[in-house]
Amino acid sequence: MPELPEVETVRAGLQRWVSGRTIARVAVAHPRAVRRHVAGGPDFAARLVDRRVGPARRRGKYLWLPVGAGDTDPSEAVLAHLGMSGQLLVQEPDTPDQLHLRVRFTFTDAGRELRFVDQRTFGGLAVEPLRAASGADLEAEQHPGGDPNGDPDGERIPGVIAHIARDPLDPAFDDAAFRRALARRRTGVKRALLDQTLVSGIGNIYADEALWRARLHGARPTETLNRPEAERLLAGAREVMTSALAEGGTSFDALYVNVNGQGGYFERSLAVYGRAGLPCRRCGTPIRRDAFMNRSSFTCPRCQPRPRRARW
DNA sequence: CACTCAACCTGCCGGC
DNA sequence: TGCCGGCAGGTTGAGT
Repeated sequence: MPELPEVETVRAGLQRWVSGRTIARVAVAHPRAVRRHVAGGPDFAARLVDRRVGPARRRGKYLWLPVGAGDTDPSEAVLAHLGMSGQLLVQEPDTPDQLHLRVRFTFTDAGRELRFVDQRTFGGLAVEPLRAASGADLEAEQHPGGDPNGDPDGERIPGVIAHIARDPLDPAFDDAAFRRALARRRTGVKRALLDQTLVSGIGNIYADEALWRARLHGARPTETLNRPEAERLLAGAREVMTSALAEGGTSFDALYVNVNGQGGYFERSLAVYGRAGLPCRRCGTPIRRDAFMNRSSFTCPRCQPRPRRARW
């Protein structure tokens, strides 16, 4: 469900309400929510007791909370992915349990709990070791102030998400490398935008919105994009995600919420997504919906002409 | 190696 | 009212 703006909104909430606190107890209510934690639910819960939570971090749509013991530097983290319907909520202990409450964290200060609630259980949590920065990350560290999440200790990310690319709002994102990757690919532009190993944080909503802003059709073969077109695409993605972030993300229903249970307001700013039949905000032509990879794609047929050699 | 697509879940909505 | 198909913001891993 959530894409970069929604996940980043949640990350900021975790930073504010959870970082710096010490975990007292963890209760796993549904094993599927921790299926990625290979050692199982009891181990997941046991190894978090008495651990202090560090700064909330994010890579693409993944979130993690480093957890340390005593004064030692955190060597592992609670890694979270919200999937399609996951929520991380900070709530008073006397709040009634949600129907789809999967994991509950209580803290030594006896204050608000952290709850992982997930209707469809595509999301999940795991305790994962933090790995030292990769080559690409080391390159980024040579530029002071280039760390997107403000961690002064440099990049350490969970090894299991090392394949996830940086997102377009990350100062260390390499535009030229992204353009070269597009040129090498033999797929459609929208597929490439959704490929989290090429560029992260973009999902079905913001892919369509970025393409509309760039006046490009998602079925364009990636290698046919010229440099201005590729730059427009990145600019479009950055603009739409920055705007959405400022509005607290997109909420079609009560499924996407921040840690305080509130939805964002970006839905009303969407140009194409979910607007089939409604007029294009630029030219008035009715927006068109097409089936794409068992989901939907929304385009303006006039602003985004379908290529002769379509790839999707 | 590059690429595609079914599968993993629950709930809601519209049509019959 | 109820049943059924279609659809929903994502990722992985098996298969081509």
